[in-house]
Parts: sequence; C-alpha cells; structure tokens
Amino acid sequence: MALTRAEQRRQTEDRILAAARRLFADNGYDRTTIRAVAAAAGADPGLVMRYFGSKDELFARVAEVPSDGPVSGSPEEVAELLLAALDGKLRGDLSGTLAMLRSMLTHPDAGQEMRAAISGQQRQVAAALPADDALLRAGLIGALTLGTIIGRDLLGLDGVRDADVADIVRVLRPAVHAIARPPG
Amino acid sequence: MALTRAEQRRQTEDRILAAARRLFADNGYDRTTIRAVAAAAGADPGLVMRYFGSKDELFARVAEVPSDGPVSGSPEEVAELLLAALDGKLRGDLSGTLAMLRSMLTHPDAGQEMRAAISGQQRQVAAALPADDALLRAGLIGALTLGTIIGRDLLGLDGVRDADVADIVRVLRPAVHAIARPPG
DNA sequence: CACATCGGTCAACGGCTGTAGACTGAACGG
DNA sequence: CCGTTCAGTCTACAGCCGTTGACCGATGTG
Repeated sequence: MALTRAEQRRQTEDRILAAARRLFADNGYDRTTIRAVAAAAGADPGLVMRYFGSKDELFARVAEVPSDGPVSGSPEEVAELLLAALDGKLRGDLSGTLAMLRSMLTHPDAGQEMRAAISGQQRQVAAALPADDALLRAGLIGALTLGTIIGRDLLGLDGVRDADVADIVRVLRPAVHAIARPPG
Repeated sequence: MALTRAEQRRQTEDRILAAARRLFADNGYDRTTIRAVAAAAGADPGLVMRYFGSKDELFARVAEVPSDGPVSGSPEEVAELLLAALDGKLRGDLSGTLAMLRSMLTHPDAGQEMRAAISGQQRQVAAALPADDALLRAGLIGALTLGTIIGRDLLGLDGVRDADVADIVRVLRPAVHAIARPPG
C-alpha cells in the first residue's frame, strides 16, 4: 500500500499537530520546543518549520479558544445555556483548549486571545442581564468557568479532578443562577 | 551618611527581591531572566546568584502562596469567612501571590505548591460542610476564588478589572453560599 | 526516459540562558 | 596599621533555543 506524496505529507503534518497539541497542553508555550515536538512526532525540526513557518504559527494552529454559541433570553435561560456550554466543554476533548489555557498567563498573545474570547461571550451575557453591574456579573461567571476548568484539568484539585461532570454542573448550577439573577 | 557593609548588602538584597517580585508577577518564571532582574535592581547577575543561590531559590523567596487562617463553623459561617478572606486578598498587595499564580500553570514546582495550598484550605472547608460531596464543593469554591483573581489581576477582564472589591464580593456572596449550602 | 518537484535529513548559525569563578577595592576586626 | 572579609564587577563556559539553507532521494510529470 504505497502512499502518494500528498497522503504522506498530510500524515506527517497530522502527527506533528497532534504532538504539538499534547506538548503545548502539558507544558505550555515556553517549555515546549520545536525539537521536542518533532521528536514526539518522529519528524525533523526543520520539517516542522517548513510546514508551519514558526513556533508561533504552530501554536496558533493547535491552541483553540473555545467559542460558544450566542446566548440570549431571561437570566435563568442564560444561566442554563452557560451551564450547558460548560458541561459540553468538560466532556469534550480539551487538548487544544488546554494548550491555550496553559499558556495564557505567560504567553502574551495567548493571554490576549483568551481575554478577547471571554470578552465576547461576556458582552453577550451582560446584554441579557437586567442589572447595572451586568458586565461584572458576566465576567465573574466567566471567571467561575475558567477557574473550574483550570482547577480540574490543569491543577487537578482533589475532589474535582475525578468528579463526574454532571456533579460539577449540579453543584455549580445554583451558583451561576445566583450571579446571573440580580437580587430582588 | 556612610552605609555599613551590612546595611548596603540588605539594601541591595531588597532591591533585587523587589525587582524579582515585579518581574516574576508580570512575566512569569520562564520569561524572567536573572539578567533582567539584576538590571532592574541596578545590580550584577553574578551578585544575584551569590545572594540567592539559583533562579529557583530566588523565585521561592518572592512567590508567596496565600495562606488563609483556619475555617470552621456552619456552612453559612464558612462561606462568610471565605468571602472575607477573598476580600482581604483582593485589597492587599498581591505581587508576591501574582508571581506564583502567573507561573503555576507552566512551572511544575509552582503548580505543585499552589495545588497543595488550595488542598489544605479545601480540606478544612470540606470538613465543615455536611454533604457527601463536600470536597467537590470546597474545591469549586477554591476554583471560583482562583478564577476571580486570575480574571481580575492577570487577564484584566472588562467589568472586573476596575470593579470595586466590595462589589465583587457582594456579587459573589450568594454564589459562595449556594455552593457551600447543600440543597434541601 | 529525462527532468522537475517535493518530502525528508542534516549541520550549522547567532543568540540567549543559568551558572561559575577569578578579580578589585573598600569596609572591617585585631 | 595590617590582614581579612566581603560587596560588587567582569568574563567565560556549556547548553539549549528558533531558524536557516544546503543537500539527498524518491515520487511525480512531460
């Protein structure tokens, strides 16, 4: 079963991308080297450069910022939408997202991109909340989401790391509603 | 006003420590170089090594993990204690803590130390919560705290970065209570 | 079959890093 | 006043990094 050149190339690219995703997610941007990615993919460092241009471009290819759909409705509905989105994130394959999360505090571009992504979601949520501190409330829901994923997947907190996703969402539900619903 | 040798040395050490705190907090462990710390402190790189031994030891000297007092009481009381602790953290000088937070996702030792610190607090909180998922609940309160500080001080989220500490705590209060108080 | 293309390999570059050690000169203690 | 201590400086090493460009050999194409 001889491979065509195009097939061969795509296979190698995929191996490099998979290795990069895993290493960036495990070690962050700075501690991940082109040489290590190449070795993990069974390829040559020079090849990685030729295919992806630079370390930054490779990182941009695999570090995904989670983009949620639009949200609207009553505060209660918005809260449920956000909880459903969190549920999905906690269940899905996070390796691309973890690469971004792991690097966002030390790699300026990653931090900027993550900040922008949260801001987008935040503004939509704020628009649906009838409170004058709506932006603060939306931001704190984002912070709760962020902290939960970091605590579970990056720090591995006891009691969170091995918890069922359903349990996490169940415990968080009243909290998200409490932030979304202004007092009164 | 001639300085004694001891005074001179302590002044230089302090300048180095202050510069290291700021640079580690701003840029994280990997992107902070001994040379940059020395330059910011108006000192020589070799001197930094002589006084603090290694980059890791210097980091350990300035990267503080926030240690809260013991907590106990009813779930409501515990929630209030945690909110008061968060209030204090958000008001105080965080530069040492930010150095730790900024680096915890990419520097293994920092991550380990932060994880251990949260675990300690977490176990105390869990012991006070009458629920079989108490550890999960305690961990998620920790995640909320973590996310809030990261969102405000490290990512600078809109609506959170410039919010009054009192407002942040006010919005978070019902959420923390909701997680601490088991349903029923 | 001859030639161009392109996946893959290799060696090297310049730069930056943490760290070590020799050195200078002024503040100390006897 | 002499010898020691020690803050501070300078230079250098060894290693790792991202990136580059020359090279090889098999696959494509006319």
